[in-house]
Amino acid sequence: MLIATWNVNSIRTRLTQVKDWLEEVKPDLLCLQETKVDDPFFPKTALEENGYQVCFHGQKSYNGVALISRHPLKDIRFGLSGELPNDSQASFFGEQKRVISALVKDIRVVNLYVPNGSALNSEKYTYKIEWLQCLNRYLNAQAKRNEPLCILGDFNIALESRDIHNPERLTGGIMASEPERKVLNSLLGERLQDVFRIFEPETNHWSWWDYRSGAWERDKGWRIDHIYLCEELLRYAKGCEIEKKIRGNAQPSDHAPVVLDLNWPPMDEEEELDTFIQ
DNA sequence: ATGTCGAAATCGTTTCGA
Repeated sequence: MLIATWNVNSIRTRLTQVKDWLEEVKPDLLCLQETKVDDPFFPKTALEENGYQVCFHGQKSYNGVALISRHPLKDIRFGLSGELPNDSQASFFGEQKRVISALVKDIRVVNLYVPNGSALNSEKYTYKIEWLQCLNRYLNAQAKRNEPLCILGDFNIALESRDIHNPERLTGGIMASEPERKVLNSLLGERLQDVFRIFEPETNHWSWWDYRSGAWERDKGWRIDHIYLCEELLRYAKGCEIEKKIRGNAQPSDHAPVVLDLNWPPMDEEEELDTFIQ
């Protein structure tokens, strides 16, 4: 089972690229961020033509998330208040459309577009920190459901030096500052692990390259798009890769897709043995 | 080197966010 995340920076502008990529890779689930479109204008039919069902939670110009799935999407939830009902803080953060979640093959998938924060001295940075604290409460509430959990998306945070091309210069700045790293690490806790790092310990693996300053041509990127798995799911992970070549498309998004290969639903022992023998 | 994108309004150029 392939589960992917991709910040497309406008679904309408990237529609052909998304459809081509679905055709090429055939992921079971594609989680999109920055769709930048109000729900009535989401290109639903165009994606259904590829054999997918879709659900989305968007707004004009900014933000917006969507799930594109070959399997039934069950118990779809929108925003942080989807898990924290009648919660004024969650409702406040729900004004920006950044969270959509569903059960896919019994996995609770939570697709996130974490606020960028703009700059350390910006009100948007405060918003980012408080949004993450609210996400922490959301995940605490979610934990009570006892569903196998996968949270993924554009986190707008590089957690470690190996996740940025120039840690000496960039550490401490936006997307690499101590407070945002601390709050993300704290909400992940012991319950969620960055599956990419199970397979790839080295630096120089990026998921985002700024449009500016020739960042792509010079390979000056950041790894800010993440897939986190709960302990129960982690043992079924077969691989996790960044589709770097997609950033090289004509008129690309500034992000590349990240794809998790999960052996799910788990094979029984007999099947596993058969596969091993082959 | 805040150098480029995408979207919307202030509309055919400027602004905001990233």
